[in-house]
Amino acid sequence: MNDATRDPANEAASDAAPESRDFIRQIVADDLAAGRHSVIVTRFPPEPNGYLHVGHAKSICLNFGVAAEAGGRCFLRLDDTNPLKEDQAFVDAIIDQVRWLGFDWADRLTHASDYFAQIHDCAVALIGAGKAYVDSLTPEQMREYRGTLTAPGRESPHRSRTVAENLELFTRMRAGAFADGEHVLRAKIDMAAPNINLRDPVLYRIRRATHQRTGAAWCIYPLYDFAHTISDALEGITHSLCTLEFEDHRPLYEWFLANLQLPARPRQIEFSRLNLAFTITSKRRLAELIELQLVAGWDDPRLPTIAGMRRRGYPPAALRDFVGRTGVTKKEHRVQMSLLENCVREDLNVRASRAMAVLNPLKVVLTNYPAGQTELLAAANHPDRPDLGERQLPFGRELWIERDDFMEDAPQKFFRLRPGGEVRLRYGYIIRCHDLVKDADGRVTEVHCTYDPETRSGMSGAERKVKGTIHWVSAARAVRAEVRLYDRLFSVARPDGQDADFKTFLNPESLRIESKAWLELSLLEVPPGVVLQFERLGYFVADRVDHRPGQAVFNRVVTLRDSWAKVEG
RNA sequence: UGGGGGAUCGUCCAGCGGUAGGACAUCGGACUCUGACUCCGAGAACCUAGGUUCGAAUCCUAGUCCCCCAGCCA
Repeated sequence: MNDATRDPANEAASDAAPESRDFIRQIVADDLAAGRHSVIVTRFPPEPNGYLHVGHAKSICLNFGVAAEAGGRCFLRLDDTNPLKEDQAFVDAIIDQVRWLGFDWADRLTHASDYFAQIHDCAVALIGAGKAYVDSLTPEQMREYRGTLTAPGRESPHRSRTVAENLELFTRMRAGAFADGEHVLRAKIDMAAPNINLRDPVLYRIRRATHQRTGAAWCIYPLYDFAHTISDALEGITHSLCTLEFEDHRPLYEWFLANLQLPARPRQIEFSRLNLAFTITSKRRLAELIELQLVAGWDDPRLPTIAGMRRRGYPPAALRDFVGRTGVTKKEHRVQMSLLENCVREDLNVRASRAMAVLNPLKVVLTNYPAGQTELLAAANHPDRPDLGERQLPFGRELWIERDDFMEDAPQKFFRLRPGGEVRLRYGYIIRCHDLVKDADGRVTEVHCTYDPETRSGMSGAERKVKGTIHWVSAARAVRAEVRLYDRLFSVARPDGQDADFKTFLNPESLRIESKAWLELSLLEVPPGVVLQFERLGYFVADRVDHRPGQAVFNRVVTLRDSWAKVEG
């Protein structure tokens, strides 16, 4: 059986390169052609303060992809400069998920914290050059001094401290002589700069916190702009790819490069982040859903987290395909879920074995089938792939069919089972309904049919044209299962950016559980993580957390395309 | 009112002065022992106004609309 959620590492590298190059790949190609670089080096720099989501998947595919296509290198660098928010558990999860997505960083797993000493040296150098100073304003004062979007800021009274004073103060900051927040180190740039990032940005703050990697070695930690630029340069990054919101940080990035002695001069290029309709990707909001237990955790199959999509049964190749199809531009966008689902179906259609399962069972009794008789019917595991083999389906007098596949008062276009009507049982016989059994409420509890013994699949009688074919499971020999039917998490395309709180748009039907489903007998020992197509229903994955032999739990990955649903409305 | 970005079918992406094209979605049709898959077909877009040019989505000018920035977060 094929486990579609597992993938050999670096399969990603063999994905076909896009036929038309996006603007970043054009820049890279130009740089190579012009001889500005001989080797391309990129990096994916997540902060370990949460799980990766589909937006990160884009960045991962871009950074690793660009490097691989150019025969270069890509670093996986954990940007761990804020010990208050970060956690080793997130580091582990990130590593696991990047690998699952299909990428390999060889020995290039790094951390911003690996460079704390060098970053500190850079700070000292800046102080020595009179380009950084220790400030002692409170956060409130600093905000006030910063000015506004339209008004210039004012210089801090501490801005004129001498190099010697600053050096001494910074040394004592580092030595733990001060309380958190008492001082900061700031770059001395321009308090009147129209770009607020240039109004003497903070380089270091005091934080008496245990860092998950460096422990208590430091009580001062560098901020993003400073640490990130230096890390990039130290790793010899040629193209530092990031999202649009960092666009106006680029002048600061370049200021650091121009004012520090660094081994490389990376170029920052920004692209728009991947937004998906009917979901959210803000880490803060994802964390909120988890905190409030509105979802089951970071790997809840409804979440657009990589862990969630993996548990949902999305194959990594489909995710990569999806990311590739959404392109790389600077235009803000919101991609439709249907594109993702199409990629998932396209991949799974080729790879997933077929099986039969009845989610909402209705009993069928074949009144002319001898009681006690059973037989085995051969069924192909894939309609287009004989290499996947076939299996034997137990068949008998009593069967389960899908309740939706029977309709007492059916419209003309309904070509499944109806009173007096005929339907073909997949891989089995043609049956005709002649009677119904109802309970006190008038609900159909049993459908009585006759089967035509000449019409078993493979027999000449089976040639007869019957409009409908339905799936079924032997009532005597079936496997009980819980099947979780997932739908979009939110009921509106843009849950964020609305007037109301995003949580008010949660889709109450994002999870429906069918606890009395029946699976065909061959599914008795499916290992977790395996994706199958339940014929006529969709793709389903054996849940990697709750599924075990004897207690089958399947998640619906995605439905099959259903043109009947459209007719029906 | 400051600075930085962005506007092409419903959605996403191409276009790089020479017939606006692809994918997803939608709507028809063919095929079908999965109302799946596959195949065939259709409709569908250049933010606005000027200008340059034989010719403009592309170049110029002026607008309009949208996004980001005032953390000791990243």
